[in-house]
Amino acid sequence: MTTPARRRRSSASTPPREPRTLRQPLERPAPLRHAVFDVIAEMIINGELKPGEHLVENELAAQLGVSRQPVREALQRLHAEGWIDLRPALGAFVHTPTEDEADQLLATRTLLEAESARLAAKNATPEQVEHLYSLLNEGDIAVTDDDQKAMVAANSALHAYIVKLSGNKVLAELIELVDRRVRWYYWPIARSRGAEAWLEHRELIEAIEARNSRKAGELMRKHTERTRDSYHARDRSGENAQG
Amino acid sequence: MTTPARRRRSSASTPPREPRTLRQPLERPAPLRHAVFDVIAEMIINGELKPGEHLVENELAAQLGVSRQPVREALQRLHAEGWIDLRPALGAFVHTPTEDEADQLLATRTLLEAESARLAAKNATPEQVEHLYSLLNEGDIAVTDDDQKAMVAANSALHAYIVKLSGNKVLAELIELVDRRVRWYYWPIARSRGAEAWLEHRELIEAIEARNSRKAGELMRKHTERTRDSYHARDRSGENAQG
DNA sequence: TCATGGGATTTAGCATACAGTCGCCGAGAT
DNA sequence: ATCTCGGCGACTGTATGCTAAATCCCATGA
Repeated sequence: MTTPARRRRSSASTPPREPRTLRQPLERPAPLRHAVFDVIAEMIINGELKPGEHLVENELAAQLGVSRQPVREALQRLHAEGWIDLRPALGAFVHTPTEDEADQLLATRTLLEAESARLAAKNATPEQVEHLYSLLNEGDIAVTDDDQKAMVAANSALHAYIVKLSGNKVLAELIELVDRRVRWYYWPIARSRGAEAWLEHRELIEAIEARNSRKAGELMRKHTERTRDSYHARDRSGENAQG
Repeated sequence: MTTPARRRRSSASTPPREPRTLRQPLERPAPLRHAVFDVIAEMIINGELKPGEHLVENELAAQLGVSRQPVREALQRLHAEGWIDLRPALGAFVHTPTEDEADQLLATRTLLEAESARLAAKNATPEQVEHLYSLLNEGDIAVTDDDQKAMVAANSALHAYIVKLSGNKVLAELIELVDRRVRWYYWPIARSRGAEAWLEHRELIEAIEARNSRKAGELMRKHTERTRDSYHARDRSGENAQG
């Protein structure tokens, strides 16, 4: 295998000239597969593509104005992240979440989020706590305005920031994976849970501010656990509400 | 999008005939990309491909006797699972794990494995416990034979089975993801840890047998935590042992 | 009326071809 | 001698063509 791997031309002898203004690693042309991935994932989340539906490569490619190649690569990633099932020789089908799976997903999320909160409480600096409160404010505003979309966004932002504070990137990746799918299942009941959830958030942030990792983890656990409960409650009540 | 999705031909009127012996969804011809994925992952794990090395699609394709297409699809999945980094317009590079990342990976693994043990203790039937002991035996044999390969295999098998007993498939997927990479980093120190690890396993299984979920989780936590310690110990001692 | 078999259609899987981009390297200028 | 610029080679990103398999539909027979 070729290994160019950044062969420095003059070994350790060129400190004088700094690259002009190149702090960012320079934006690379985003491959089509990324855009395709995002579009399809979005279509799945918002219900445009329904569980069990067959994704035909040709149609997607035509619809998006690209060739099949980037579509296929996007499908690979969608499969790896659990959005679709890839049946050999048959193609891609939107994953159909079972009752058990949804529950397991929520249980796993609880575990991961609680850990992230615990770690966040250990590491958070005052400035970071400050930012947490500002995020909390944004959510409060969304709640008083009854702005669904903003509420979901604020929720994501707050959780994402707490995860970031945990300082564990591996954990962060897993949570992103799990949360995105949770949001998919959870979507229909976002409304009912939105308001009360924010009160719980405040308490959680206070625990983080107080560096009380044990309490923070526990609060987060209860917080996500309640989400799980409301999912199940919804489940039983609206079992056959939709055809 | 076409939605065949199993259009029943005679609506709700054919209960008598059961599909004969079709419990398994029928073995489909495994796509090349799977084989390619396995091969490359294996090459990374066993060190044939070194961190930072540039994976050239053409070379891989030629080497494996396939075209670039299945290789690219395999690379997508390798990227999604954290084995390689994909830099736009530059290609695929074997991921270089940092010190922090390894630690975070091990910490996350501890969290996940402990949970799986806790759940396993809640669910395990006597027959399943029986199987755990048989797995433990296989490992004991490998230890007394000082058979490295068998030890690693037995270790994987035991942990995998405990995960399975947890009944949480989402958790199982995440653990598979994390464990595989842990094994990659952990590979060099498998020997030093092998023997003592099995004693810990016995105690763990006894806890599961006793349905003591709290103790099982705690034992697993300590078990994986010790692995983490030995990783760090090795780290400090052999920092510059290899060029 | 139902089961069975064959053929046409659809579609995934794989291979190949083309084009754009990046990085290297040498020639010429300063 | 050092720096700059333009050409060249290599490799990725994307598109297209081909093949084989699976499904569906319809005709045929019990």
